[in-house]
Amino acid sequence: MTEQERLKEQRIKRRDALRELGVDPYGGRFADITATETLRERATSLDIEPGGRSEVKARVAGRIMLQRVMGKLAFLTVHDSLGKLQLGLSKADLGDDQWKILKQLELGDTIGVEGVLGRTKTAELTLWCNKLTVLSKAVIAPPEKWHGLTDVDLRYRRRYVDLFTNPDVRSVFRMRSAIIHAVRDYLVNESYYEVETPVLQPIYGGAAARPFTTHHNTLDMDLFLRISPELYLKRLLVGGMERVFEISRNFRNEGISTKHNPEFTMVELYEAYADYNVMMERVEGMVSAGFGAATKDFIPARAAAIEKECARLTEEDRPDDAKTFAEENHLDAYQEAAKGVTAGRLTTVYHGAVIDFTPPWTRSKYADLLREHAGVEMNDIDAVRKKADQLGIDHKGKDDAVVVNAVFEESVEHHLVQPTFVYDYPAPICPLTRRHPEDDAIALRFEAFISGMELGNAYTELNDPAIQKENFECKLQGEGDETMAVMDEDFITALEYGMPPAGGLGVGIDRLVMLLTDSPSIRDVILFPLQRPAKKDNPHNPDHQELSDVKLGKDA
RNA sequence: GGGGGUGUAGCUCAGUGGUAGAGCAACGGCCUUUUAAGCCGUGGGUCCUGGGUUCGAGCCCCAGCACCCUCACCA
Repeated sequence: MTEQERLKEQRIKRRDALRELGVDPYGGRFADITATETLRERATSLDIEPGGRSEVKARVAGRIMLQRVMGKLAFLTVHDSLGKLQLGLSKADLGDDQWKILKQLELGDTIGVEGVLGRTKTAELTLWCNKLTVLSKAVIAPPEKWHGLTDVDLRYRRRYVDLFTNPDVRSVFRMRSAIIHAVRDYLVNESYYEVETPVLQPIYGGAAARPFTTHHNTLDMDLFLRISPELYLKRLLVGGMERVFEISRNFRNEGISTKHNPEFTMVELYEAYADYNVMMERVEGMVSAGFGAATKDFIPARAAAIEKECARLTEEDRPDDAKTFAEENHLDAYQEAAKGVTAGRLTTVYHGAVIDFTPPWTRSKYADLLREHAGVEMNDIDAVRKKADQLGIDHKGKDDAVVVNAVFEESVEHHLVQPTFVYDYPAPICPLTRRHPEDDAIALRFEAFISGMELGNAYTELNDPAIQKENFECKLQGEGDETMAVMDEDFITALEYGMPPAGGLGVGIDRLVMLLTDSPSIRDVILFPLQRPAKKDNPHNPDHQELSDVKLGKDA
């Protein structure tokens, strides 16, 4: 028996011991509970003396995360959704029967208690309990109490453990929820309808990416998981739904990185009678809403938390550690951002840099940025190709516009740290975008960049069916085998019925959450990022097969 | 796919070619005001996997697997 199995055995014995005491180790409804955060607020007005108890009764439920037992008195620290609270349990208060139950409890168990609020000698807020209910017995021990779960692989594979041991992780996902709600509220307030369009699509389009393929058995039909909802949402514009948005899970069969997950969330919206300038305001509006819902409070709290830890280290006579901690956690940046927030600005920290989201964001022409950072004129293709050579970009046999954009990505994007709208892209790489009225080589498209990362992409939408058809038929060299230019006859038919002029926009929700929560990787803001299954859990893994065969052989 | 890194007890991590280590958790004991509780004692290992070098490998070499970082594709 391994150590792991032995530890589990011990816990199972305690679970069974609870049953022998007539206690259901998996509990049931536990009503009328108060959140520990609420109790903490209430206690501030109670003015309880150290060592004293109030008359205030409360019921609390949570997971035991710390435990200090001294003979006939125990202190347990339980965590609930937002906070934590110390519970005081004595044999005298509980009585012999309940004390026996307490003796079977350990770290990781979830309990409900009833008691009165008080403070210990050291003034720690404590719920002195007279009743104890077991709500869920943990038969696997939680991770080490000080460091929590830090193994990145395990954190993603067992996100549930990550969540209950690391409050900061819970906080990021609460912020994610708040940001999505704020984005939705903003759009609904602007008279947008929220819609849902197909995830399973017979023709994929709306972006340049390789799709996942699947099959419907009854119709005997191959289908693609959507890479974008764009072409369906535009059909709704034809249908007279003038302002629509979808919070869309998209699937792209591409590489995985700190900025890419094969399934990701995008908010995509279309507004009739608008153009890409209106879409810039929509980006500012959505980001401002998300900032207000999450980051506004996060920044000063984080600054204060870093300061507190530095003060603690300094007090422990470890000034060097305090200095290192401050640097690693970008204390200066957080303090500056917190000042900005106090002054009413939308300032945050990302990768150690202070980012200011306060609208209006900088608006820069694609061609101007190319001139500034690459030193070439966009329409001087010889100069652009020469620059590509300098940058080590392989551009042989590739279309001019593709090379221009490769040079742009290589030489410009990483300079765009503060929120910037880059507008007026080379037309050939924008098949779904309306052309500039005065220059056919330019498309009315912008991308929003922050911290060198593309956050969103928007167009004044192309609504001329003839040009759209041409664009579908024209294939650029150098864009890879799969491009967004996959012919969709029905979409052309829709445009032929007449689509109003419109602005359209997609904003990457995961990346927005990364920026608003200072998360370095997209996996930090996706609850269950895609991972290869652990070997022992994966029935398709050849090694697993071998193991099974060996086992069968033994048994036979 | 290329390059770099990591993989040792349930968790967090040390480990110098020669008997496998610490802290936390667990188990036994003491303990009614603890704050990562403390004190005394005990148990716990496929050192990622498979080869190789060596008298001897956690450590050196080769191959593989998983994860992280990075580059490429992509948003």
